[in-house]
Amino acid sequence: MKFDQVENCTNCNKRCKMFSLLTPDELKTVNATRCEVKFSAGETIFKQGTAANYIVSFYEGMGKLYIEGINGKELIFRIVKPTELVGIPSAYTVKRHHFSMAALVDSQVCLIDLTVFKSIIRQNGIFAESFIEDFSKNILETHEKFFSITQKHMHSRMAEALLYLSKDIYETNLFDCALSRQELGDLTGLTKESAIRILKEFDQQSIIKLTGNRIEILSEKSLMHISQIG
Amino acid sequence: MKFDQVENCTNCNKRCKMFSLLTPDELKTVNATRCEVKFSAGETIFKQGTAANYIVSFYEGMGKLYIEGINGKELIFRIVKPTELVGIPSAYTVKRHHFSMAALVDSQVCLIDLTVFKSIIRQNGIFAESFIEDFSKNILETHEKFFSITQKHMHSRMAEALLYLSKDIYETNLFDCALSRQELGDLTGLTKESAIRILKEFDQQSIIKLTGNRIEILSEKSLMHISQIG
DNA sequence: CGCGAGCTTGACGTTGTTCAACTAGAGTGG
DNA sequence: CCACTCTAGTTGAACAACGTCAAGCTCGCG
Repeated sequence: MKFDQVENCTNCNKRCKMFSLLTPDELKTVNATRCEVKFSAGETIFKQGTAANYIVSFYEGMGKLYIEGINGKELIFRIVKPTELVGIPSAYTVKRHHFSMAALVDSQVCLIDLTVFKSIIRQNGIFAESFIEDFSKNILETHEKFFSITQKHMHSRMAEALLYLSKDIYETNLFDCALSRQELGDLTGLTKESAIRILKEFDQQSIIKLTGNRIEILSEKSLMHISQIG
Repeated sequence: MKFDQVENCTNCNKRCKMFSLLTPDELKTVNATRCEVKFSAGETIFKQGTAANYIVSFYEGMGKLYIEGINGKELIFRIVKPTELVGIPSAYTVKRHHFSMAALVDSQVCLIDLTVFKSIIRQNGIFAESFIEDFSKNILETHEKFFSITQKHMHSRMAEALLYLSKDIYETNLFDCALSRQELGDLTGLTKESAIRILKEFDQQSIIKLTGNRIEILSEKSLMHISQIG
């Protein structure tokens, strides 16, 4: 973690798109209280249960949002990539984070003071609307993920997760997966053993090609089929 | 379903609390386009996949929000009771409902035109803020429910559901449950058979008392314990 | 009286977890 | 440079949790 103010919000090209809806004055206010922070791979960005005093503007790297369960189990419900605002629902309720965030690779974020953010939501309706849109989109995605984990079988879930990583996150068929086998399990609601077994099966069936953490999707079609049949 | 305009938004005592943050003019706009509708127990209020042109202000009765799965399975992720605004995330994204809503008992709602609602969000910051707060609260509750279904075992989930019904929904230890056994299964991510078996076990252990659809919580403490151990 | 929907029960099978053992690679200190 | 440890990954066998299927039950209703 290190401090390193390189930009000014007014002309920042790493900010979330919706910040372009702010007035110069509002951007100045944001700029005055914001705080740039770097996180190394593995570091916790915020922790479930702690006070939520900031909105996280995630602008470089990759992160995971996860719920920490009773017996040490984690459930990853979202992979975050640039650019995205994180931490809202907690901020607007009890002010305690209901989930944790950690960096999957070296990442950079901008912490925006919650009071400032809220006052801007109140005064700038267009921004509020855009924010709600974004928020809604994330929620529906999260719903779908949860639904899949509760209703589908192992193979479907893993297929879905692989498609998610390939299409939404890495946007390519061949990627070095930043998630460990354990984390792939956390993402699909499986144990790491089950995750490993299914990946191996997919590899043997030439649906994917596994080389350590490098994953190549060979047959997107098969994955889509598997993910749909439940 | 029948139309029956009994109130005017300005002095309506059944409206969601946050509507008191609107100006008289805004309330007039809402009033001009709203539409009161009654639904009988079992009726669908809106259906997954259909266009979302309204925000639902639920002001009487009880409803369920559920996702319809591939093989006819349903997952109930929230019970709605007065008063609550429903249908937002879908409204703000693809304009298609991502889940369905149905009445569990005879219910009444007010349909608010989406365009009107959005324009009010844009112009009234305090309302937008209050709305986001409410929204956030619901999301966190939904997260917790999903988490529980993905990570906990049958008994824990059922215990949790019973506590949810008793404390959050009916707010009493003795209630006539509007949900069928099948729906209790849908709420806990179990088959109706499993739901029945566990309810019976709880009954035999004198943790609850079952009389048809009437449920009495005898030992809240036991339920809390069961729900926590996973 | 008979019909049908929801409820209940038991036997059985599958899915996915648990546990334990083993491997490979990366860092660490002597 | 070689043990040593530590973590992540891998594998197989045993087991539990939960779903499926099929049958019978109950109760309200025409």
